[in-house]
Amino acid sequence: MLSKKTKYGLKALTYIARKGDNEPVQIGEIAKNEHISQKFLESILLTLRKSGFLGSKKGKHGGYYLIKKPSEILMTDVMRVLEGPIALVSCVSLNFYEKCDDCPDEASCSVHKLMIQVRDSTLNVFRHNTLEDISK
Amino acid sequence: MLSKKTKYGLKALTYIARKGDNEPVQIGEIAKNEHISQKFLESILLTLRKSGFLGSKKGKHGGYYLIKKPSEILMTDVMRVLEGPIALVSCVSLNFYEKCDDCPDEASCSVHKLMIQVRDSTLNVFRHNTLEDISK
DNA sequence: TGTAATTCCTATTAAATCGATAGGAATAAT
DNA sequence: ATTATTCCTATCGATTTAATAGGAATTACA
Repeated sequence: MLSKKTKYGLKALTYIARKGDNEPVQIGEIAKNEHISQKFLESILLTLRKSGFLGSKKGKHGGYYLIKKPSEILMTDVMRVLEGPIALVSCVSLNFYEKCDDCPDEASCSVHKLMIQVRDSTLNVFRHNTLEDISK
Repeated sequence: MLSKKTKYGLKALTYIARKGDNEPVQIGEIAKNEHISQKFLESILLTLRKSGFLGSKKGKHGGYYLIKKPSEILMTDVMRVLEGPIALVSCVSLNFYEKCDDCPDEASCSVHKLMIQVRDSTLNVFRHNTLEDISK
C-alpha cells in the first residue's frame, strides 16, 4: 500500500499546482484543506523541496511553490522520492537494484519474472502521468 | 514492496508446481532448497491451504500438493490471499474497498485518479499470469 | 525596532507491521 | 511404539511509519 507520506505529498503538490499562480502556499493552508497533520506535512514538503520539486520562501507570507511547470513533473520522479523504489522487489528495481539474499539465480526465479512485468506496467503509468495530468 | 510472505509463498507454489507429479512435497524440502525459514514457511503454506490453493497430507511422508492445475491458478487470486489488496490505496480497491478518512471527494482526488491507473495495469499483469506461466 | 508568522531542522515517541520463533498437539507410516 | 510430518496458537524482536515536540532562523510589516 501507498504510504501516507506519498499520498499527502501528492495531494500537496496537486493543491499547489491547482492554485495556478506562483504565490507561495502555506503549509497550514494545505494541511487544513486536505485534512493532513500540519507537522507531518511540514516534513514531507521539506523532502519535496530538498529534492527539487518545490521552492520555499521563509518568514511571514512565506510558503511553498512549484519550481517547474506541472506538465514537467513526472510521476516516476515524484514517486521515487516519496515512496522509494517503484519495483516491488529490489532485484527488479532499475534505480535501487539489490540482489536477493535467498535467490541464487534471477533468471529462473518465478517471482522475478512476474515482478518485472508489474514494474514495467507500473512504470508505464507513472511515465505517462505528470502533475498536470493528475491535477485536472 | 512485496512482503517476504508473498515472495516465499510464490516461490513455494512454484517449487511444488515444477515437481510436476502430485506427490506431497514437504515443508523442509522447500525451505531448504529455497533458503526460507522453515517455521515461517510453515505458516505461509498453512494460509495457502486454508485458502484453497494447496491440499495437505499429515504424518510421515506428508506434505503439500496443488489442488488445481498450475494453469488454473491465477496470480490475482494468489496475490490477494498472500499480499492483500492489489490496489495501492483502499479507495480504489475492488475487493477491499474503503473510503479514505481524509478525502471528501474521490472524483476530484488526484491520488485516486493516478492509483486507478496503477491498479488496472497491475491487475492486467496478474490476470494474464498463472502459476504455470511464472513456473516456466 | 519589535512582533507575529512562517519555514527549517533535529530529535523523539507511539503504534503498527513484519519476519521469525517456540512449543506442543494431532496425525499417519512403518 | 517410534518417527516424521502437518497443525495451531501464541509470542517476540526489529523495523517502519505516522505523528509530535520544541525551538532556531528568517521575513513582513506596523
